[in-house]
Amino acid sequence: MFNPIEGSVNFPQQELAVSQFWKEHHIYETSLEQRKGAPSFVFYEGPPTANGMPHPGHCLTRAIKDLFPRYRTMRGYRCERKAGWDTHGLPVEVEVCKELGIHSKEEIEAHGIEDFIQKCQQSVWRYMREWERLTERIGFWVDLKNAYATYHRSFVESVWWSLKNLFDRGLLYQGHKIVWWWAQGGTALSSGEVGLGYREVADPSVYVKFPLLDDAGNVTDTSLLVWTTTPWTLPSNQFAAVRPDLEYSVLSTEHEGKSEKLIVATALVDTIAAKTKRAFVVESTLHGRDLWGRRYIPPFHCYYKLFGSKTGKISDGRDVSTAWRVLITGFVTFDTGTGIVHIAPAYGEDDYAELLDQQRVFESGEIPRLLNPVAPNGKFTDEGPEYCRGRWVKDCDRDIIRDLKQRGLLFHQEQYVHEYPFCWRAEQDPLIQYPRRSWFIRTSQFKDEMLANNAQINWLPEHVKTGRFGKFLETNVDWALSRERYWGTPLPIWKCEETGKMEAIASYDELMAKPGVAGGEVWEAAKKKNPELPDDLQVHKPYIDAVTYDSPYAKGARMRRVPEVIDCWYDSGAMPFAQWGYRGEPEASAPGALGKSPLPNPPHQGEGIGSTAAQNFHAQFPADFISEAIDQTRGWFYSQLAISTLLFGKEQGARSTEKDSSELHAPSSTLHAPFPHPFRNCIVLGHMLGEDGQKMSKSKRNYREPTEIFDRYGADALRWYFFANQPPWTSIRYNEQAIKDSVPEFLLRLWNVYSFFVIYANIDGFDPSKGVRGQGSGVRDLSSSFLATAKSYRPVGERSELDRWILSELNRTCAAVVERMDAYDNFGACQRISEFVDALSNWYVRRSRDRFWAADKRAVEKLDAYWTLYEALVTTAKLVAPFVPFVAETMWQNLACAGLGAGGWRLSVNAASSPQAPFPSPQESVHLCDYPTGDSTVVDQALSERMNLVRIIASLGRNARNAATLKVRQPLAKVEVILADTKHQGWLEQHADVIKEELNVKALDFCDDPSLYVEHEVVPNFKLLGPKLGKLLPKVKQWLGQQTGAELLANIRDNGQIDVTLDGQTLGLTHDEVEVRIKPKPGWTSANDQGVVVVLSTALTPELVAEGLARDVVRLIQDLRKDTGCDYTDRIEVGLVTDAVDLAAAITQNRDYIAGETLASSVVDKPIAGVEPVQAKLMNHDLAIYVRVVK
RNA sequence: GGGCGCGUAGCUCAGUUGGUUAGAGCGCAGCCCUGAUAAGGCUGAGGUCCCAAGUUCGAGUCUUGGCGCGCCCA
Repeated sequence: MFNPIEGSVNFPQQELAVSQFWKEHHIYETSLEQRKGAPSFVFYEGPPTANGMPHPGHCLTRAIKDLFPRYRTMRGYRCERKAGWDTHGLPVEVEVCKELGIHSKEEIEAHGIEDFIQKCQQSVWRYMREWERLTERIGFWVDLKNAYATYHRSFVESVWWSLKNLFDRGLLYQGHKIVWWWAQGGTALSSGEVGLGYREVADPSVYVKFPLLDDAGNVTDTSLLVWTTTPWTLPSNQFAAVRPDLEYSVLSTEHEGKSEKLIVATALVDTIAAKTKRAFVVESTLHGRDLWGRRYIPPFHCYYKLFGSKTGKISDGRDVSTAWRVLITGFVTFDTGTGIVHIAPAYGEDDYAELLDQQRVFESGEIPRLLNPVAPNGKFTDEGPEYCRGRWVKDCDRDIIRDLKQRGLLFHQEQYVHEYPFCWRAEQDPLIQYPRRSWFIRTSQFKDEMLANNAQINWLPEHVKTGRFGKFLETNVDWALSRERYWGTPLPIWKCEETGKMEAIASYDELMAKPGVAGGEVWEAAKKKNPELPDDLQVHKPYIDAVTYDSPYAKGARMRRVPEVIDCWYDSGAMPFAQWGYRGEPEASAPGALGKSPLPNPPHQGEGIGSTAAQNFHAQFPADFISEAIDQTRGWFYSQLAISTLLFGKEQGARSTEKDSSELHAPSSTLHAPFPHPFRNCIVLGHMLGEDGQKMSKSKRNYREPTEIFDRYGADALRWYFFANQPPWTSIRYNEQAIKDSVPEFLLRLWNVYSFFVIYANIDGFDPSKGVRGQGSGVRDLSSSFLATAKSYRPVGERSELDRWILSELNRTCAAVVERMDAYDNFGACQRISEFVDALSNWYVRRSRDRFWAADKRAVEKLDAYWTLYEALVTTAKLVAPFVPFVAETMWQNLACAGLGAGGWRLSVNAASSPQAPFPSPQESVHLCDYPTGDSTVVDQALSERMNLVRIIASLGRNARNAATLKVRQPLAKVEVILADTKHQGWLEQHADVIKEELNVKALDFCDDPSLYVEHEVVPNFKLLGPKLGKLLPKVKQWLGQQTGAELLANIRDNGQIDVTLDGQTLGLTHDEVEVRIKPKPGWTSANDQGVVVVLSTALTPELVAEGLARDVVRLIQDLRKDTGCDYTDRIEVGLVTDAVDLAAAITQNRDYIAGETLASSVVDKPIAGVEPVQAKLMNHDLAIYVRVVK
């Protein structure tokens, strides 16, 4: 007996029960245990940050991350799924600042770094509960207990190990970088963070004159006209740049009575004239290169006084001034401005690159230096104009403009609306570009290696490989690693306070072993004060900063840590090894691994998979599968690839070229992995947008909280919507309706079939476990071979065509799904599953209902139907398990566990260990089963085609009925079918019953003379004839169109080919080279599709009408049975009373039929005593119906 | 400004190496079925496949150029 199914299914509620069951019975753990020794399928969890609430977009990532591991596990792999959390970085600091009501670095330091860091550590788990709940609720199986976190000591030390490796190989160096600087916060923002904060703003846009000097150094009457939207950068102007190949014009113009001359790009003269409403006269033209080396007076004199006369010797021996000179560059554009660019190297990346170039040009004498009159807090220093000092740069724009105007240097001023970045967390703070000293990793040296590794990765969609990701690698620049912040992995470099020489440290123990080490007591004291302090903080600021030791480079000097922490993207990219705390230890079995003696297992290892970090790492690298959204291209996808390539690729013999980096040490050990690319397959997900097509945003409320979705529709509905509606890389709009729809479209349809089975199997006492005596493989999975040991199980070959067909479809589907899923195509797989469930529901069950209703419980046909549907459902449960794990489990528990007599979930577990069990119990969970891969011996391709044809014919017949407004209850005399291709006609003739029944017709004829109803049309088979005939093809098509179809067909029949004569050429078209189409002649109630035409005979005889009436009566009685609450099996007495002669006759003629259909023991033509009749109307005749249940 | 992607029915999306009649679901309209029933099914209307040019016997599909949108980067 199966557990009866409640009237209306509540998926969300059911899912909670399933979730509970998995937890209580440790199904995930068992699924791993069961695959002990099996080949690994390696999955990496890209660490999310738990300091924000998860939204539907995260559901997609978590769903797809679950799908493939679940699938692979069922396919026989062992798939560890170690969870992880990204915990470092600015967002965490910003959250804490908000909490503390502070903003800037000064304020953080005033607050106290120690307390700040402790708060950061606490804050990273703020939303962990929500994340874990979401993870569990959506059915993402992942080991949360042994999750790695990037702030854990073992993780940090593993990162240190890798950085020391890079440092020792000269791959880590210090340089300058123009960064997007958040002055109020005192920090640089990563490009990703900058991208988050672009906003449209109106900035002042000024056209400023730079008066040119002549060779003797005297001021001329001609000025360069330059344009800028950041007036505050003008005091640090160092050069003006033009493009060499472009034409510039010398213009003369009148202004306030004075005439002046200006130089601008010729292409922009009209635009500027229109903008400024000034009349220009072109005096002369010249090329940009003619302006090379011309000196000018800068708009501000702060530095001019100091350096205005400084010169140096360049390579050709000339003396040129170090600043305020015209340069030639390529990056000048002509869409805005004047074609002459103001260069302030301190405040622009391109500008700074220009300065570096200039510095290289000088061979002796003075060289250009970087002019920067702005302090890191964004305020002018004493080097700036007097009225600007101590003021925020953007606030000075107005005064600077006024000053320029007063001095006659301002030519024009307006507002300019453009996109400008603001701090993404402090939205009122504009960012500025600003020079900072920074640590870099020499990734650009490894470009080719990274590209080679990239080539090994299977990207989905494919275009990422050479597109977004490949292009990004090709333009690789060195990774700016350091951050001048607090909450991050400290850069493990200690610097000699005397000599400036540096060395990298790979672990805390190594540090503490240094000679003369001191400062460890700061941590000890903190720990003593608060024993609850997590030990992980020992390797963080400020404690680690306190640790110093004797310098090996200068006697008496101390080594102190540099202040920076690192980019948290490095943490995430180091996760393949850092999640295990791996620090270069060799793994005995790993070939080619070098290194020091193994270190003890670091803390936070938990009960991971292996016994040592090295074993774990070697066993779990590289990943077979990862998946994240497209925004991770430059994030986690890149950081993993870059780090793996530098660390595990071939030695590059890279040498430092930076002057200030320390001496080279012997490189520490590295693993030369055969696959230095860290992942083999990567599904790049599209972004999920809000319902309005905008980015999902809390304030816009354009999406629903995940928990609400789960409560309303369930996790399976959401998962199915993700997997089955589009390929995963499509960016989709959050579409609640579509999530809702996935319930009736798929889940409910499957559920109804399952529910149908359970209802009737219980009525008939169908018990699949009865008589089953299986042993050996496949028993626990309830494989076909196991089921076949049951007494009542007939070999598939002996069953009806319908049974054979659905089992063929089932196995065909399994094979196709496996093929798709192995190619990481969940969308294709879902389509196949959908089609199968549709076939099962709308054809197999529909066509089998009679057998399930048959009175004889032991009829072989009936048992065949049960066995067939049972096997189909059990297999489908396994098939859909990775996709919709909850409903699959519910089905399995009832069909396999309860149904096999074990009496429920818990009991089935006990049965497994009980030696008395007649056969080993079924798998405790569907997720412990092997995935069905399809049995090709059960697949019958021809049957599949034929059944498809039957379905088409039935559909066309209904269409024809529809067109003639003849309802299906009205029987018709015959239906005629005309086939374009008669291949399957013989088979169809033998299976006329199905069609007759579907269409409620008395006879099915295949038309002898199709020309009565249809016309044949012969068209070329373009695919075959295209390459063969080329330009002749359209003529052949035309010619065929002009012939009579019947004649052409006769030709083929008689000669095996059609002879075509065109342009004096004769061609023979074979049967394959043409396609015969048919279309119905006008005036027929018919329908056609795919080479089939169905014609219905619409003539009605009195007998047919009577039968139709009888069916109506049955219909009414059935309704009454339901209304009176009859049980499915109740017998009734029926009385039918009518004055209408026709109706009475129809009832009399069909009395047996009516009785049979309605389970009536008697049908009489008089009232039944004591029963209230129900009055009905049929074809305008009154009918009184009396129904009484027979007790 | 550059790179990448997208643009197909009212909406959300498919569309396999180019093959001549472009599909699904929802929505809308009409109908059917009735012991899976607070389900199910059928049919219909609805398309300039963003625009233009090119390649080809043949283009939703390939190429180029526009237009629009998104993402990433300047």
